[in-house]
Amino acid sequence: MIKLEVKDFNLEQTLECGQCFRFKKLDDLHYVVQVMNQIAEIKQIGNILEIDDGHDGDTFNSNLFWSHYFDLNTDYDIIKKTLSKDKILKPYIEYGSGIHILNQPFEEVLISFLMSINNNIPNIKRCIENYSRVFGDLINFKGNQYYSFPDYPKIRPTLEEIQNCKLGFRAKFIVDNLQRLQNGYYHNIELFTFEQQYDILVSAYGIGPKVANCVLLFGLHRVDSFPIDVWIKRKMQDLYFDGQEVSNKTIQQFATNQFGEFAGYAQQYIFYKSITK
DNA sequence: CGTCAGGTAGCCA
DNA sequence: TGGCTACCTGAC
Repeated sequence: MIKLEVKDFNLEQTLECGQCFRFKKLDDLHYVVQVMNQIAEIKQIGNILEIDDGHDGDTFNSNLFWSHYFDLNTDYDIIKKTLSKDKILKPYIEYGSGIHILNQPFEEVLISFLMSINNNIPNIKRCIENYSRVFGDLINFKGNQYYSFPDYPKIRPTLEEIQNCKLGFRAKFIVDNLQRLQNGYYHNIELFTFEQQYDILVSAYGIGPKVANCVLLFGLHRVDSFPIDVWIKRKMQDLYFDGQEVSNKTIQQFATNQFGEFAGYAQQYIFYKSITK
């Protein structure tokens, strides 16, 4: 068990703001969180994060891993102060003031958000569970059984096997992108520019503007990307366009101008309040 | 039953 | 570009 000191951080907000799917609430402020083959029971007491990931006695650097995952070394005070100059956004920042943008593994984000296409959150979670149960490794943790997120070099599922995970029409997208992961299509993607990364993503089968921006924001930590889904579209229209119907392109350009390098954070603040209130 | 859910591909003008 | 529709699946 390790303890990490946190600032401008709220575990519940960070997990529930829609950026990740593999967590389960045990009780108030007490969660089980999974990342690839890692699992931890985590609870926040004030500004202390208590993390039990079962690594006592081995060489795994829990401190480094979870500090990075929860993005604890970024100064969110500056981000919030800068974005709060926008008075329309300010109440959204206050409402989700403990949100951090996680540093999630690329492949987990890629596959998870392909599963999110025209889907709802409970079913997205179920899709990921099915996929992990079929292709992942069994993990015994604190008396319960879990499954790791499948590691792409190790698995080469067929379309039929993927379809057994109840992924519906998304199965063909998953198969195609698993092949891309295996054949090096995404190799070193983290080294490219934002525009290059975007082009690589939207050129892949099943990835459009929304999923590409989610992968950029959550899987490549491009915090200037601004994914537009139906919720964000409605909310942006209400907040900044007098309720008028405008195109995604218009919203995209507006977000870049208005929020700049912090557009991704703005998106999360708006999204979190929109889905919880 | 129909509709809808954190979109995208395919097709058409 | 922009508009349209089908799409797996599960929940109302």
